This record gives sequence, C-alpha cells and structure tokens, in this order.
Amino acid sequence: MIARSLASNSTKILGLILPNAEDDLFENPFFMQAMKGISIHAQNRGYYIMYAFSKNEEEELKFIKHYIRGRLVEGTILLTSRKDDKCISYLKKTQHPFVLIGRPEDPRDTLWVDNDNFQAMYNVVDYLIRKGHKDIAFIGGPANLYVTRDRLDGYRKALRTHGLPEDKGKIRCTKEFSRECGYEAMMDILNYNIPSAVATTDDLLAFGANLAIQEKKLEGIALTGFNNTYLAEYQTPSLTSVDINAEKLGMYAAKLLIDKLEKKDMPTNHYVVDTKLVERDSTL
Amino acid sequence: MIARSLASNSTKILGLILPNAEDDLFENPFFMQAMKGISIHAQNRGYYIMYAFSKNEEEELKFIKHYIRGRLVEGTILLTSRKDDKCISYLKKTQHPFVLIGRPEDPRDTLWVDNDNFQAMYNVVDYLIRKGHKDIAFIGGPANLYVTRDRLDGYRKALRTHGLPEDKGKIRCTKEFSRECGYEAMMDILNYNIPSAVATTDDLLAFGANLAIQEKKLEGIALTGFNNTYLAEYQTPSLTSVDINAEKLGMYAAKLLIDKLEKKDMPTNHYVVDTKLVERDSTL
DNA sequence: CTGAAAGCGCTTACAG
DNA sequence: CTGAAAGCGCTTACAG
Repeated sequence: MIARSLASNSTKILGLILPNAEDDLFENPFFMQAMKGISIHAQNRGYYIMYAFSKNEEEELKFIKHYIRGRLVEGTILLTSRKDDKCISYLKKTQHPFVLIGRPEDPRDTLWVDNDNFQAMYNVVDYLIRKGHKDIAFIGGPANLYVTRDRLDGYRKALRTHGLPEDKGKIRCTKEFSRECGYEAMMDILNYNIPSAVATTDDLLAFGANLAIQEKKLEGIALTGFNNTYLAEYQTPSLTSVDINAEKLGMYAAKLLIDKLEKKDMPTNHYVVDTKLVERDSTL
Repeated sequence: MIARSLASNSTKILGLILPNAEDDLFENPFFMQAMKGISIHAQNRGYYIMYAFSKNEEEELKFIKHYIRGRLVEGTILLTSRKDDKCISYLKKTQHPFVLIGRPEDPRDTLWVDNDNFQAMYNVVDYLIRKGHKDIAFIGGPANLYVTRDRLDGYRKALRTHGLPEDKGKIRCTKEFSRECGYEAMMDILNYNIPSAVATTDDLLAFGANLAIQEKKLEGIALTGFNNTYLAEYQTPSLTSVDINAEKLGMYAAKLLIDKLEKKDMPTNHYVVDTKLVERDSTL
C-alpha cells in the first residue's frame, strides 16, 4: 500500500480535524455520527480516514500543515466553520482539497455540506408562533460560528414575517455548547422578562435552560433544541428538537471530497441536507 | 512521509477499530474520550490514527485483514473485548501488534488496558450495602462481554462477603447498552420483586431503569450507573455513577502499543486505570 | 566524517 | 500485447 502510494502519488487518506469543542465533542452525538457517515462512504470508495484532536485553532492549523507538508493526506474534512478561520484560509492558500461541514464564508469557492440552518430555525419559530406563542426567546451557541448566526437570522426572520417585535433582552449567545451556558443564558432571560417559548440552537443548551425554568418553578414555557440528542426524549418534559441528520452530512462531505480528488465532474460544490423537527412534550 | 515510510519500513500509523455498538457508540462518551486519549498520546510520539467503523465482527475482521495485508497500519487498537473474539485470534495468529481496551481472554500474552471491573463493581455494591441495602438487583450489558462478566462477579462477591443471598430473579443481562434495554430489564425485576437498590453496568441502562422505577411510581430505590456520563448529573434524582477514566484508558493503550512498536523495554503488558465512584442523589 | 549509491515495493511509460 | 526498466522520495549501509 505504501509503495503504491509512493508510485501513484496518491495515498487515499483523508484527514479529519476534530475541533476543540469541549464537552460538546463528547456529549453531542453529532461528531461521532458525522464520523460514521464519513467513514462508511470513504470505506466504500477505498479511502482511509485519519483523525486529529486539537486543543485550539492554532493546533488545528499545526496538524493541517503537518499533514499537508508530509503529503500524507490527500484531502481534509473540517467539522466546524468559524468566522475568519485560519485553517480554511491556509487550505485555500495552499490549494489543498478540503470540504467543510457547515457554511463557508464564501460558498462559491469551497466544497461544503450543511443543513439550511436559517430555514431550520425559521421553521422552529414559525411552528412556535402557530402554536400561539408571541413572546419567544433565543439561546444560541458561540456568536462567531456561522451556525449560530444563521439560526439567529432565521429566528429574526420568522418574528418579522409574523409581525412580532424583536427584543434584544431575550436573545443570548453563549460561550460554548454546554448545559451550564444554557442555564446561565436562561437565568439571564428569566430575570429580564419571562417569555412564553424559548428556541435554542443545541440540546445541551436546552437541557440547561430547562433546569433554569424548573428552578424558577415556571411551567408551560415551550422549549426547543437542536441535534435531537438521544436524551432529548428523556428530559422532563421530553424535548422537541431538530434532527440535523449528522450521518448524512458526513456521508456527503466524504462524497464531495473524493469526487474532487478523483476529478469527477462536479455538478455541485455543496449539498444541503434536510432537517426534521421532532415534536415532543416540551412544545405541547 | 510516504517515501520515508517505504524506506524505513515504518508507517507510524495505528489502526483503531470502532466496534458495532449501536447507540452506545454515539451516546456513551467513552468512545470519543478514549479516542481523544489515544490521539493525544499518539500525536506526542509522532504517530497517526486511522479509524474504521464496522457493522459487525465480520466486518471488523475484514478491515483488520485489509489494514494488515496492505501494511498500512503498524499496530491496532481494539475498543471492546468479546469472548472468542475473531479479530483477536487473527491478530495473534499473524503476530500483528495490538492492544485491547478491556480484559483479554489470556491476560499474559496480549497488551491490554482496563479498569479493575471486578473491584469497581465490588466497591459499588459494598458501598450500597454499607448504606443499609440488603436487597440489591443487578442489570448488566451483553453477557458475552468480559466487562459484564467481571462486574457481575464483583457484584456476587460483594454479596457473598457480606453474607447476603444471591437471587437469580434480580440479575439481568441485556442485549445491548441502551435505555430501552435498561427499562425492560428493570420492569422484569420489578414485576418479580421490588429490590431496595439496583447496580447497573452502564448509565444508559440506569437511565432506563430509572424510567421504569418512575413509571411504577416507586420511590427510594437506590440506583447506580457506570461511565459517569455527562447527563448522569441531570437525571432526577441525579445518578451516582462510576467514572472509568476513558481518556486515560486510551492514553495508556496508545502508550503500550507504541512502546511495543519501538521495542522499548516493556516493564508490563498492561495498565489498570483507576475508577472513581461519583456519589449523587440516587444513592442518598 | 561525508557523500554517492542502492534499495524499499509498487506503477507506468515505453521498448520490443 | 507483454515484460523489463525507470522512477516515486526517502533511509541507510557502505565506500572513500
């Protein structure tokens, strides 16, 4: 295999950069599911996956450089998109093939796979409004992530469409995806004013928000999450959440990258994977 | 890098076989944590990790053969130990270096890293007995896994040591590590006889058991889990659980395997990683 | 101590 | 169409 790689100048190895995401990496099945989708597609087409954990953006960049300079890896898969991402600009500069799970800064000149986060959150808020809610709060993850910004935009758009006012005091972005951050953000909002519903961008945030609501002994506040985590079903009340189809995201990411490496005709440089609102007791 | 591999006959690549573990793979942070420990140690020593998902034991074996025959991978890390494991016997037969996270059939002639599962469960049951419980049920995972057998043995030993009788009707092994299986096993036990405490070998099983207890509107049954999952803390009541230190397990696994590959003096062929009982409301 | 040469195990372009 | 030879980019043993 090694000799073949050397002779044919093709290693058939893809690099997967796991972002520094603290608890989220371990508690959010998204990463493992995406890894599964990537792995299955890659295996079918004879490719191997190498992964690297990293502590921060600098270390991610270090690994990418190391992989590319060593010519070990033919293409790279990134699992998060940040604003002004150094890894992305390096990959672009060196013309190294890569694919992004998430929305890129410039969607035309990079390969990417994503949900329609704007539409997904729009649908959530639209759904809450149709249920009669007029006073809906928003709790998002880190504000520098596109996923947060897109979902916030979807939230705003849904309010506007239905002629509802936006209240900055009811919008919070957190430092990270964790239950603690969700709890704090919810407490902030509750101390400001009690909404009738809360849309969050992550189940962990929703779990924390739920705890804050319970501590304040409030009832009947609708709550939604994202990622349809295994334990969403077992919250009290069970949590309505958006299934983002992580395995499919991974599968298409691998497909795009390998198509590119094999210089297939590329009908598209991206795929948009459908989401599904899974309705449970928290929005009844 | 590739040329170096060919010339030096050393790829510096380790293979990681992810077992077919259904939900457990996505919901139990063990796997990701172990992957992190492996990755960090390997990176420090200049090694790379390749992973493969597989649907069943046959497919795992297929990947192992493929990796070894292709000489891509210098050593292999296995994340589960089953009885009569085909992968292990193949790896032994071909003399391919590998390390097992979990207890091997013959602990002398293979490299392995594990908790002392017997002792860990002994400690749990001993702790419950000291709390005054005399009627303790057991819910374990698949009976063919060593981890289940060792923990069951620890449970039995603790009962015996304290002169308590063993009741087969209060011992259940499940098909897989899932909330559903935990729920069913607990229902079985409750329909047979109501115990005062339940020791489980996995948080997911404990989550399910908790649901069964709540549905039956029973109170004051002590409950324990394993893996100290993120959400153990947020169950009602919060769940007492054993932290198995998965990242450390992964780290030592990588260390053993790389030491072997580099033909270091091996003072030991295994490491036993300490566990820690994290006490919460479910055993108060 | 230094540097040119052989060899790792394949692929591929090319001579026959 | 077939098969011997060159070359991929390194390491390493060896000649000078």
